[in-house]
Amino acid sequence: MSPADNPGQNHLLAALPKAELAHFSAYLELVPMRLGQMLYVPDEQLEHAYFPTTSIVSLHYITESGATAETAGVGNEGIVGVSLYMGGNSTSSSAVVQTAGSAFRLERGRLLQEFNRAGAMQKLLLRYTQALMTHMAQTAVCNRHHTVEQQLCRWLLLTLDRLPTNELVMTQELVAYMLGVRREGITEAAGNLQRFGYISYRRGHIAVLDRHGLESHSCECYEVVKTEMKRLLSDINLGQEKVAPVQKGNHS
Amino acid sequence: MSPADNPGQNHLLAALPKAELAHFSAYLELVPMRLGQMLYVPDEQLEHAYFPTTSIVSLHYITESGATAETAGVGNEGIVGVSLYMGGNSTSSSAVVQTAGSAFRLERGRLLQEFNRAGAMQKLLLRYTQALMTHMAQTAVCNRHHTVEQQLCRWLLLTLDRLPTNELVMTQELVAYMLGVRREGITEAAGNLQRFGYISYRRGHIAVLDRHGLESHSCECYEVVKTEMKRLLSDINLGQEKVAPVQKGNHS
DNA sequence: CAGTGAGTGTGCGGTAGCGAACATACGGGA
DNA sequence: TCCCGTATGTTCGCTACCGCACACTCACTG
Repeated sequence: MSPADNPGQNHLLAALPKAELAHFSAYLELVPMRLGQMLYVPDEQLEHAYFPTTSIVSLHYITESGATAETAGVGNEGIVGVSLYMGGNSTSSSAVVQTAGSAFRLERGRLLQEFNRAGAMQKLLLRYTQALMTHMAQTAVCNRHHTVEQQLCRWLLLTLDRLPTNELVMTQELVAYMLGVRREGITEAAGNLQRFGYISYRRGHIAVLDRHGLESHSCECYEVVKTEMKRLLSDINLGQEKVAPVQKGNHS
Repeated sequence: MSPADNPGQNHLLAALPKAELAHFSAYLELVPMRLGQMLYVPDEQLEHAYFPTTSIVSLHYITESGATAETAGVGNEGIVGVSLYMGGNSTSSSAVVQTAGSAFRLERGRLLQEFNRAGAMQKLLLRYTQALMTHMAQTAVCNRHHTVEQQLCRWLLLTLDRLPTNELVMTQELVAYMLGVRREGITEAAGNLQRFGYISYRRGHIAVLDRHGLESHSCECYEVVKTEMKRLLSDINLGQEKVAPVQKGNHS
């Protein structure tokens, strides 16, 4: 948790007009996100939504036989807990911290209150949800048609976009868990990518050296998800001035 | 298009309080849905939302190389055109009529007007969207981990739930297109299911004989999607009396 | 009621990914 | 600095699915 943590680090919060953010910024609680922490489990009532700043959260489903598959990831571009305002209050999937860091937490009631004002916050959250659906749909397609190597490229790129550095703290075992494939499959794919000079890794650390290389090696899915996220959240007209993207201290 | 077509055949419309439905029922336009008809194509502005009654619509993505994969299906339980009220107005996927029949069509503007009243319609549409996300997420998982035979069972069951009869008018080629697998794969799987006595088929027609058989042969994904859809849309408290589920003629 | 085209059955080699077992070596902690 | 746990590398047989090719046959059309 860096001392510079502030709501502006989360793109959704940053996109809000200052006046709207002020409605609830006092209730935003900065919390540490520990690697492996379960934010919610299937069918359990959610009590908080999370706006990641430096952390990344993986949404995934665990089958009866114990197999896993990530359906989407959430970083500083989004919010964890969509079902709070969509009305379900729970989902059939789990949310687990994939990259340690921080997030701002907001109580269910406060979130709903702000959502129901039908202002910029609502507009923004619905747009984000639409982007998340695109992500999920593309994951389905990718799982059907693309190789593990292509999927690894996609996943690395999506993760990288949410981090300030070019290095992921992540074992191959964990990556395999996310993608829902064997660890050996990741070892092989990562070995190839390293041979190409796109990445370099040592125990538990993966550094991206050649972004363009990864992009050219990835399937189209990365580009589709990224483009759609940008389209939905950048062209948005929320009315007024926004909170500065970087700012010292937080509003509480 | 049967003479008995009425808004109550669509579960979303049926769940609305009469007073709310009256706001826009005059603008609901009953339209025929022809097999193969494209309701929308990627990145194109949508002008209408569709509430299927007897038709089924498949949401799918077509890759650069021409491969396809269904991400979710929509029948009389839902609405086609979620991105209208979510704010994007378009998606990266296509929507195509998988089973011919009818649907009620509503203009973009009218839908938004009703959505923005922040009444039962909004609540209902958001809940449905949440259910649709579950469907997409489960499709992603299913594509990763389950066999073609299991997926065929899931798909048959989900389709059957939206039809009044136990017979699908559908070639194996088309099913393969939906699931994003080879036609031969469907031939083999369908042959097995027929041998088990679960289904019987002749050119372009598939009849389900033993629902429980299919369920036991399917992966868990069917049950997850169905249960979540039920949870999200049945427990919902919309306030007032609802439109009768079956009713003669429509409100226009 | 014959002809034909679309829908279905089947077989082939090839490959990606699985599951299991085991070898190797890095690198943080004592 | 050594040690050991954990991360990574490698192999093997196996299976599901792919892509292609081609045979068969049902059910509409004329």
